Amino acid sequence: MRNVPAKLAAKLYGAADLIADKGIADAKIEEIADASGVPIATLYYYFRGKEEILAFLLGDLLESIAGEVGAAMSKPGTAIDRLKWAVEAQMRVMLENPAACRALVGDLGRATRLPELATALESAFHQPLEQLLREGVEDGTLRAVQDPGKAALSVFGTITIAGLTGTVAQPEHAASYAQETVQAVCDLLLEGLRPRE
Amino acid sequence: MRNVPAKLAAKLYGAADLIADKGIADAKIEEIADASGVPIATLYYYFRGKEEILAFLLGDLLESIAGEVGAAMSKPGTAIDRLKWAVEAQMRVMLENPAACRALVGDLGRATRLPELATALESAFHQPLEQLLREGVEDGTLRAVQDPGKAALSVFGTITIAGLTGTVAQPEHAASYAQETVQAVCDLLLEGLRPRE
Amino acid sequence: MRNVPAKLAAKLYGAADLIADKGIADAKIEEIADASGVPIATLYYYFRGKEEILAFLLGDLLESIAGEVGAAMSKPGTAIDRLKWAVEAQMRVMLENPAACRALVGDLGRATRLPELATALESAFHQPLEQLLREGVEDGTLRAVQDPGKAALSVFGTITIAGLTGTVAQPEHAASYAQETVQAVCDLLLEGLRPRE
Amino acid sequence: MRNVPAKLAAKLYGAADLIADKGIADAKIEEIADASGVPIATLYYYFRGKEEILAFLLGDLLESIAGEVGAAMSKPGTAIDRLKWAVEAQMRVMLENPAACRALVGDLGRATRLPELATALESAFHQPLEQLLREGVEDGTLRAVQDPGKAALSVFGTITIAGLTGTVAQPEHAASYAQETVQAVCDLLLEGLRPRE
DNA sequence: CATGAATGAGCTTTCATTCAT
DNA sequence: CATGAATGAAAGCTCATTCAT
Repeated sequence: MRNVPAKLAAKLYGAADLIADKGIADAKIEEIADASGVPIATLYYYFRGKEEILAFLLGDLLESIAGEVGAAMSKPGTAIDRLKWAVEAQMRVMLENPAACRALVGDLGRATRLPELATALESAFHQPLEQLLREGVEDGTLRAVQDPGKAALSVFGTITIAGLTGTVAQPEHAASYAQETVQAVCDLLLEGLRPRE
Repeated sequence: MRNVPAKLAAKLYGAADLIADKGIADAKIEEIADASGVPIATLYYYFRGKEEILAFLLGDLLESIAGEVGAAMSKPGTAIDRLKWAVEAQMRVMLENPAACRALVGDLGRATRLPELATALESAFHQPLEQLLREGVEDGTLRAVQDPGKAALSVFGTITIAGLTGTVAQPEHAASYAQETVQAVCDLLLEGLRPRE
Repeated sequence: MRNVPAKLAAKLYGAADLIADKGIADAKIEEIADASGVPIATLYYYFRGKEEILAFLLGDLLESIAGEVGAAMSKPGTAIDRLKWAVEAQMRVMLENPAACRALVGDLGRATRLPELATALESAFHQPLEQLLREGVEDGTLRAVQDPGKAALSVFGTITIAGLTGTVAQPEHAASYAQETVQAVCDLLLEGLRPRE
Repeated sequence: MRNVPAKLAAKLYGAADLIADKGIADAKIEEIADASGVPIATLYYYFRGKEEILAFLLGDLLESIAGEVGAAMSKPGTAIDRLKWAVEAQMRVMLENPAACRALVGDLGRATRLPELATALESAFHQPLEQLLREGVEDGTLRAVQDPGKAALSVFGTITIAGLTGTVAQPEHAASYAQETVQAVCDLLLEGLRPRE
C-alpha cells in the first residue's frame, strides 16, 4: 500500500457506505470507483486490491476509535467516571463513522480471517477496558468482578450492538440517540438490573 | 424458494460452517454443494441463488433461537430467574449453531437483509426481553430502568457479542465457556459495576 | 416421436407463437410447457427433444400448406387461374397460421441444418409451381420464361415475404390484407412493371 | 454498447458465418471469440451480450445494403434502368455478405428485434423502391400499379428470397448465380407472366 | 400413461487485475 | 503520477433431459 494522499483518502470515505451495505466481497471494485470518484486503475496504483482498501478504511476507523477511547480513559478522574467517558467516546466515534462502523461489525464474525482486526480490537478496546476495571477496584469506585476479561468483553458488546443499532436505525437523530443510549447503557452496566435496597 | 424437504434442509446445515467462515459472498456455490452433498443444480432447483440459501439458514436459526428463548422465558418463576434462563438459552443456541450464528452477525449491519432481519430479531428477542423487564418490576425481582427498550437492546448486545466471541474463539471448549460466560454476563447485568455498599 | 394425440397437438399450437417469436433455440422447454399447458415430462414422453417439437409443428404447417396449394393447383381451369388460386391458397394458409409460419421463415436461412425442411419446401411449393408454369405455356395462358425454376422461386419469395409481413404487421385485418395483397401480387407477377402499350 | 473500434469490427466479421449458420442463440460465445480472434472478455467489454453483437453486425449490413441500393437508385437514368440497378445492387450485397444476410432473414419473423429491424428495412428498401416506382410512372418507363407500397414489398420479397436461396445453396458460384437470378427476377418483375401479344 | 423431482454438463457473464501510455 | 483499455480466470446459473413413481 503506497502512502495514501489525504485527498484520495477523503474520496475513499465516499465508498464506505457502499462497502458497509454490501460487504467488501460484494462491493465491486467498479462500484467503489464510482462511489468514490477514484478511477479503478488509480485504486490499484495505491492499493494491492480490494481487501487492502477495506483494511485502510477499517484501520483508520480503529485508530480513531482507539485514540478517542484511550484519551477518554486517560483523563484524570475516578475509574467510574473514566468508564462513562470511554463509553461516550466509543458511542460518539461509532455514530460519527456509521458506514465504516457497520463494515467493521460486518467482519466481526470473520475475525478469524482478519487476525490483525482481532488484534487491533483487542488492544483498542479490551485491554484498556480490562485495565480500567482493575483500576476501579483499586480506587474503590468499581466492584471487583470475578472475570474482568469477560466483563470487559460484555461492556464492549453492549456498546457495540447499541451503537450499531443506532447507526443503522436513526442516522438523523444521532446526537440525541447517542446521549440517551449512553445514559441507558451506563445505567445498566453500573447499577445492574437487581434492585438495590 | 420451493418448499424445502427436511432431508435437504438437514444436508444444508453441513454447509453452514463454510458460509459462516467465508461469508456468503465468498462461499462458492460449488463449495456449498460439496460441503452439503447437494448437487449445484439441485440447490438452484430449490433456491433462487446463493443469497436465498443463506436466508433459509438464517431464518431457521432465528426461529430456533426465538423458540428456545421464548420457552425459557415462559417457564414459571420469578422474572430474575427467567432472565437468567433466557440468557442461558440464547447462549446455548448460539454455541450450538456457531456457524449460522456467525453468519447472522455478519449480516447485522448489512442493509440488504436488514428489514426482515430487524423484524425477526425484534420479535424473537427484544420484545420478549422488554416484556420480561417489565414483569420483573411488577414482581419486585428487577429494578425499574428508565428505558426498558434500550436496556433490552443492551442485554441482547451483551449476550450476542459474548456468544459470538465464544463461537469464534473456542469451538472446542464451548460447554465450559458457555457456563462461565453466562455467569459473568448475568453477574454484570444483574449486579452492575458499581459497588453495593 | 410417438403418435401424437389430437388433444396434445391442439395444446401444442399454444406454444407456436412463443417459438415463432424467440426461435426454437431461445424458447426454453419450460416456456413451451407453460405456453402449451403440457408438462415438461409429458413433452419428453412424446418427443425426443425440442427440435422434434418444432419439426412436428412445421411439418404440420407444411403439410397443410402443401395440401391446400396442391388442391388449388389441381382444380380444373387454365394455368393462369390456377396460379391465382395457388397464390390465394398460400396466402390464406400463412395468415391462418401466422405463428407457425413465422417460425418456418425464421428457419429458412438455416435450411442447411434442416434438410427435411428444404426438401419439404421443394415438393410443397417449387415443384408444383414450376409444373404449373410449364402447363401455362402449353395452354397459352402464361408466357414462356427462360428459367422456370428461378421464376417459381421468385413467385414463392414474393408471396412468402408478403405473407410474412402480413402475419407480423396486421393480425387483426388479416382477411382484407390477404385479399389486397393477393391482388397486388398477382397483378405484379402477371402483368409485370413495364407498361403494355 | 461502447464505441466499437474499426479494428475490432473487422475481426467480428470473421464470426458472421458462424452466427449465420447456427443462429445467434446456438452460436456459443466461445465460438464467436475463436472465430473472430477477439477474447471473450473483450467482447463483453464492448457489447452487453451475444445479442448486441448480432445487432451490431446486422446494423452494419443494413447500412451497407441501404447505401449501395440507394446509390444504385440515385444514378442518372430512366426508372426502369435504376430499378434494374437496384435489384442488382441488393443481390450483389446479399451475395457478398451471405452470412450476415442469412442471419438477417433469420430474424425477419422474430418479434424481439422487429421494431428496429422493420424501421431499418422500411427506410433502406421500401421507401426508395416505392419512390422509384412512382418516378417510373412519371417518366413513362414503368406501369402505374394500384398499390405501389405492396408492389415495392413484393419486389423486395422476390429479391430477398432469391438472394437468400443463393447464399444458402451455391456459395461457390455466387457470381454467375447472381447474374442469372438478377436477370430472371428482372424479367419476371418487368414483363410479368402473362403473354404479351 | 403421465409427471414431479432431480441433476449433469456446459454456458454466459462477471470482475479483479494488469499495463501501455 | 494517473488512467483507459483490455483480458484471464473463474463463478453463478441455466436448461435439456432422465427416471422413479
